[in-house]
Amino acid sequence: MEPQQNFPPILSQPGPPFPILPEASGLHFCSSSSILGGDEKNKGKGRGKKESRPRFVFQTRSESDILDDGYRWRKYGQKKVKNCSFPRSYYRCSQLTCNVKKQVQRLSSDAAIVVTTYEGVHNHPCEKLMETLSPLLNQMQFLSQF
DNA sequence: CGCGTTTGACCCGCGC
DNA sequence: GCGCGGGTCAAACGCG
Repeated sequence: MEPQQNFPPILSQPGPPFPILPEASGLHFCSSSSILGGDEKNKGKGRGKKESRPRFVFQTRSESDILDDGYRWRKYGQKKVKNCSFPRSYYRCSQLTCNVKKQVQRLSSDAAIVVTTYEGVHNHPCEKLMETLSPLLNQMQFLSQF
């Protein structure tokens, strides 16, 4: 049972910056319109986002569920899905201004594969990313002088 | 002392 | 109308 086996070449949405995966070998990008047929159409009452958010899935081969992509994530839930023998974790961006959600789940067939589903866009700079890239940018600028 | 994780309960939509 | 499944909240605890 493969929910999404169609891998588009690349995402062309100006949404969120793609997370930097330190040591992810093979990762695949999925379109944002496949899973979860009913988007946020009309929740009715309660907290619900009416704005459509881009959704994209990363499939990484990692031993750990926690992939540090430069942002700080706060776990807000963990549920066991019927189809999977592994629980699914729900994360949210720590930034209050940032309504990005992320859910991590492991494939039941391959425990080595971690599926990370991002939802929403970051509307705040990523400090850690800048921190990581700063020396690199510096070097690039320095080299570009020649 | 602040924040992130944990865990159970609650809620809501959908299928039967 | 009820049951199931999935998603989110919220209180407490633990750690840095």
